Amino acid sequence: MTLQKTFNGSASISTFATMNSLIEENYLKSLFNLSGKSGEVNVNELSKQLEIKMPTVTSMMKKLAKKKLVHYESYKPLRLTEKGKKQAVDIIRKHRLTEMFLVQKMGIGWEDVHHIAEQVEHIQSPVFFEKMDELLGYPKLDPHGSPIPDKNGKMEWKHYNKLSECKAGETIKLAAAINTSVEFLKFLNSRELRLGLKLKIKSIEPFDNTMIVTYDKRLAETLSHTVCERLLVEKL
Amino acid sequence: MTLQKTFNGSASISTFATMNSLIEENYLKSLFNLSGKSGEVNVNELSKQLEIKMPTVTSMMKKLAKKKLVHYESYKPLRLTEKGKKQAVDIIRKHRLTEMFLVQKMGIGWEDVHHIAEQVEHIQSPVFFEKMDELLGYPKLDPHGSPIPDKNGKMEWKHYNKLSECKAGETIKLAAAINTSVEFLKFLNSRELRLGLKLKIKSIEPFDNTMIVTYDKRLAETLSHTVCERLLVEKL
DNA sequence: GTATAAAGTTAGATTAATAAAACAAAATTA
DNA sequence: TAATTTTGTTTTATTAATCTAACTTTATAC
Repeated sequence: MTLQKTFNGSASISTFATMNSLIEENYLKSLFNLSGKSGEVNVNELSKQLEIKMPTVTSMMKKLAKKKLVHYESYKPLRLTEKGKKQAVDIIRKHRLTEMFLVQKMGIGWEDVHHIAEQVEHIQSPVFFEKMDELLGYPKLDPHGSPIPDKNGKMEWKHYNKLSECKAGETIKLAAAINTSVEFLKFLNSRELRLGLKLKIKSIEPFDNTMIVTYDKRLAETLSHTVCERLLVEKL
Repeated sequence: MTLQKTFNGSASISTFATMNSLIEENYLKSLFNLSGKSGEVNVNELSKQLEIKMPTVTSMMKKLAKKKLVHYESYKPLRLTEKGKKQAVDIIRKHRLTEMFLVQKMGIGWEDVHHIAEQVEHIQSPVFFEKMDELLGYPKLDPHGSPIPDKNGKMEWKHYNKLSECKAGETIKLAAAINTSVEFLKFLNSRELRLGLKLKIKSIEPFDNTMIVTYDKRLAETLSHTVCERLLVEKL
């Protein structure tokens, strides 16, 4: 138990030994998001992701290494420790739960929730997020189809295919959107493309890989390769 | 329009010229809360409220003065400018709306919401708070009986009496709790004392001003002077 | 109306997060 | 494999928010 200040300056007792700064949390989150199968992340990648210069990243990695949150050795790739991974996953859990809550319980558009969740994810209050989880009925996926880790940090990534890798004639179901920028999500809205939607691939332009698809009452919608690269689907 | 970083480091366009730091926001909020009728606040008071030493406060006041958020003159009391007051009221609006949302829509106890609202109040997203307001049906009061400013910053303070100033024999309705610490609210919970509750003052101990009151099925509940000082009531 | 106390300011130091410049190691390419 | 580019680190500097110590102004008390 440590004594710490709340934001309004009144003293309060906290059971959290680790009051991570918002800044540290963002480093952890990016590290997690950049770790592929190997779990390795380069300083350069992280620097670009966070838009923070490499020397700053290096020094922060040393700091996080002291806290046993990352494995750091000069000139070697970065890796989160188990402790670091746990904290990162918790932030991602809070982010995705929030997105789901904003869409499902507050009626905010899926294109607007990321920006809000980026802020809410740093709130320190287990009760708050447990209540969200409960009210949502313990959802497994967020509004963009990404898995929500459970309280123990477990999350199931189903194996999806990129729409761009499907063939003409196939019928598929939209499962998730990758790299969910406001513009992309607004584009999907404008074509009434939503998760769970079934669509059929009528043809593929060999020249530029543009797809012609049908769904609902839309008989020939054109989707660029860029769009198809960003959509994950389930084959039916 | 200014270009700024979001918390995850991705660039985004913001329409807010003024991205106040959380720290500045806390100074503004405390300044507002400490301004009585005169609107004047001493550096010393502010320093104590925020648990920040006076020299730090002085230098922050100079900074806020440059931003036209406070009127500052050496050795004179501090006053918020209209601009500063507006920003402070907006933070208070966000705080109280959040408390109401947490209680009404998320089922979190009124003793737990302050701590969460202290964090949520700093979130930058008009949409988020407008949705809260709408879902709550544009409430005028928060769960502790404090008025919620509307979008234009207007708030109505009804005139309430302190319970401690009432006389034996009077029947009153609990209207608001002042200085809402977790301990105090838990105490109220333990006695089933809640806002809106009608109670009758049976007698007052002249020695220590303790009150004996009745309400619901409780026929003789004792309330210390300290408690009665912290409860605002409406006379019936 | 001095003397003392309280409140407020100034000056100097510290810490965290950042960047620029210079340097070192590793990877790529010719 | 030597030259070049890319990546990563070290050193030095800056900014924001904080503090302590020393000093000044205003308020209070005798």
